[in-house]
Order: sequence, then C-alpha cells, then structure tokens
Amino acid sequence: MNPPSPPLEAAATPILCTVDVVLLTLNPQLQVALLPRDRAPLAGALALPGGFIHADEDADPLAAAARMLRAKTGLDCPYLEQLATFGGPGRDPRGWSISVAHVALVPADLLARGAPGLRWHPVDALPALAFDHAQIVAQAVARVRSKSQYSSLPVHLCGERFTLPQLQAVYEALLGEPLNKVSFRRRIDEMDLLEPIEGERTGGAHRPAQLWRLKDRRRGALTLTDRLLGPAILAP
Amino acid sequence: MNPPSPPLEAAATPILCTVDVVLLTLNPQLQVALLPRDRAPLAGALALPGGFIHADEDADPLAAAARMLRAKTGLDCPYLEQLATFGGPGRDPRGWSISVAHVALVPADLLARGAPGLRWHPVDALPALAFDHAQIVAQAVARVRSKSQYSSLPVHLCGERFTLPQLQAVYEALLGEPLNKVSFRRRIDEMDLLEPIEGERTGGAHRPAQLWRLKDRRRGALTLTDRLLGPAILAP
DNA sequence: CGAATAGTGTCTGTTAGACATTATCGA
DNA sequence: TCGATAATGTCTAACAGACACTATTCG
Repeated sequence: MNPPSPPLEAAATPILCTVDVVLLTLNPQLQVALLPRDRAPLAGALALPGGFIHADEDADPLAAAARMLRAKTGLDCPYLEQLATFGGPGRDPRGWSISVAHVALVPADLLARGAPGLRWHPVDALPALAFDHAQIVAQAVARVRSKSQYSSLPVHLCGERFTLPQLQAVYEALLGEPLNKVSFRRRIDEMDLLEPIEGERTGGAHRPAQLWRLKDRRRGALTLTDRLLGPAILAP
Repeated sequence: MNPPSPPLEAAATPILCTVDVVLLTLNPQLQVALLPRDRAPLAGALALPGGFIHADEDADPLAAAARMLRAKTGLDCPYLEQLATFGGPGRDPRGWSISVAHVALVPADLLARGAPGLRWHPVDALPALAFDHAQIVAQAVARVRSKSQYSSLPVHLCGERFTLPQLQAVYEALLGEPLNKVSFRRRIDEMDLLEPIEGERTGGAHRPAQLWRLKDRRRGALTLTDRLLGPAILAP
C-alpha cells in the first residue's frame, strides 16, 4: 500500500481559483451589472462581480458565486446557474488562473435594493472590461438567449407577479423578434408553469390583464418545451 | 498607484485544479472509458482519465483535457467540449478541489488504438467510481443525449465514412427510441451536413447503402436543427 | 425469383401562425 | 360610444410521421 502522501503529481505552480457572476436584468433591454475594481491588478477597470473561492467557507462553486453575489451586489437573485469555466496563463496578470463563470438573473423591480456602486450596461454596447470578462459576458448572453427558445428561463426576469403580455414582451426582447400571441400562450399553457392570482394590473384605459405567478413546484427550476418558442438561435 | 502585489484577497488555502474527461463511445451501447488509479488517494479505484492542470504547458482547460486524453488514453478524439466544473471540500481527500469536466467522443472503430489499460463500461451499469466521478459521468451522458435531439453531435460517434441507416441507429441508441426514417432523413438533409462518397458498404444479400462523410466545413463543429429530431429529454 | 435492406413518393392528422372576434376597462 | 388592450375562436398552410412502393443486392 502507498502512504496517502505525498501526491506525486501535484501541480507545481498553484492556480488562482475564482468565480465570476454575469448578473443580468431586463430594463428595458438586457443589461449586465459591472463594478469598478477597487484594487490591483487593473484597479478602476470595470469587471464582473467575482472573487477568489474560499476553501474554508464555500461548499462548491455555485455557493461561492452566491456568496459573491450577496457580498458585491446585495441582490437576492431567483436564478443562478453555472455557465462555463475560463482559464489560462494570460487572462490575469498574477498568473495562471481559472474563473468558474455563472449567470444570474434578477427582475428589474428589485434593482433598487442593490449595492450603490453597481453599474448597469446594455450588453449590446459594452465598455472595455477587465480580464476576459467581455468574452464571458458574450457567452452568458448567448446562453440566456438560447435557453429562452425552449425553456421557462425568462420568467426569472419578471417579478413575482406578471401578466402574459408582459411575459411575452420579455421573451421577445430576449429572442429579438415578435412572437405569435396565440402560439406563445399555447406553449406557456402546455408548460403548466403558471397559476392565475387575484388582483389586476392595468396601465390605462383598456381591459386589465390577468396576473400570474410561478407554481410552487416550478420555483428555482427550469421547465422545458419539446418544441421551440421562437426561431433558432446559435447555442453555445 | 498600487504595486501589483501582494494580492490582498488571495485565497488562503490553495485549491487543487484538475481536469477530467468523460470519454464515450457507442459499441454497441454507450460506454465510458475508465482507468484504475495508479497512486493514492484511492489507488486502484476506477476513475475518469484526468489530472492536474499544468500551468507551464496548458493554454486553457480544453487544452489540458486534450493533453490528458492523449497521455492517458492514446486516442485522438474528433470531439471534445467542456461539460461543467465540479468542486468542493469533500470530493478529494487531499482538500478543496476543482475538476473542470469535459466530454469526448470517439468512434468505436478507433478503440483498438487506445491505451491497453483502458476499461470500457456501459454507462447504464457502472461500477463504483472514485471521487464524484459517477455524478460527472451522469451529467455527461445527460448532455450527450440532450444534444442528440437537436444537433449533429452523434456523427462524431460514427467513423469517417458511414451510411444513413448506421447514423440513424446511432441517434436511436442515444435517444433510446426508434425514429421515423423519412423524417430523420429530411432533418439530416436540411442540416446540410453530409456529402455522398464513392464506394459502398454492404453486409449481406440486400441493396448496398450510400456512404456519406461530413462536409469539410462541418468538421469539429456542431450543426443545430431548428426543430427537434426526437422526443424531448430532460436537459442538464 | 425470393429475402432483405435501401431509398423515395404520397397521404393524412396535427400544429403553428395569421386573422378575426369578443371582452373589459377608462374617458 | 370610442379607443385601447386582453383574451379567445377559427381557418389555412406547412409539417411530421405512417404507409406503401420501388430499387438493388445475394443466393
């Protein structure tokens, strides 16, 4: 039997392990939360909320991302998933580094509670970002748009209560083109996602729309359709 | 200006950074390549091909996975993509660790060139695996089955040259149910993936089938359909 | 010619989307 | 009553899949 140590194949140079979060909202276009870096390297540059994994407090990468979200943005997000891992010798001047990137979604009506330093930028007109964060944002946006074709992901950009016309507008903003109202409602109905709630929302002189909310068992999860909602978009 | 070091927020405990590869083939069922570990921890246990990222030679996680594939399996795989990153304090007894998991596909007719120690196991009847590798394999299989619904991924499990009935059988094995021949061929045709080649393959007393190969510009890439090929499967 | 598999033509039930109609509000 | 938006009914063109038919090989 071998003794349990030393690990013969251990990496010579330790690798920097970080998580980053692409926090998105729809207000009214798709926007991403950025923070100016408060320390070197690249102090002052705009970057995604993120930081080092803490071995003593993080249970896994997703938990590290949730901690980062809480600490840096102050927002409580109904949706958080892992996106992909970016790594290499050049992306951080301190050395070979890994970033486990995540995507988070927050409804626009919760933005007021966020940290004051947060800066929201439309994803289609980004300023220069630190590290390889522009590439990470691009991949996150592609993933969100792709999943909007065949899942309930966009409901996590609406608030707790919303109308079907509002939800359709969210899907249309993500997919980039108008959807057929009848087909859209058939799909949403088939997904068995929503339940009607009392109360009405109206904005003017017209028939008020029914309010809906996610069914309990759909909370925090994605529901998939077996047919596409919109036209095909290139997936990651 | 701040000096570039020390990094104020650097992780106290270094984190172990590894890559693992879920190498799959279809022969005739879906099988995964496993290797008995040759050192502690868990020496002798079956594990995925993988190892530490080497900061001095790997350009990124995908390159590290490709190096690992070459070194540990000896196989040249036409398809390799990142799957997801698994991490936590308990998955490796040496401490908080990260595994950037990948999926690779290899046609069954190339298996003979692999390393002699490789052991192939049907993914539906796996033995006990080291670390959290069973979970990684499960997620890889789910991803491959899901992508088989709407992409050309299964062609990478066929050899260089194949017939349409062979390709359909590969799709059916992955999706777990028979497909309509006419619809399947319509879809493959719409994807504009394949070109016919000279030569015929026949196995007996019947009409020989046309041979096809991937068009050049489709090499190494996935092509997507805008409609599903089979019934919906729960995606990761 | 018969068996077996490859490949294609055709028909029909289903579905997506265009359009029209009804419903419900405020002014 | 009118304008505006919500919600639903209906019709048609397109598509998926079932079926049948032809093609091509070997024995």
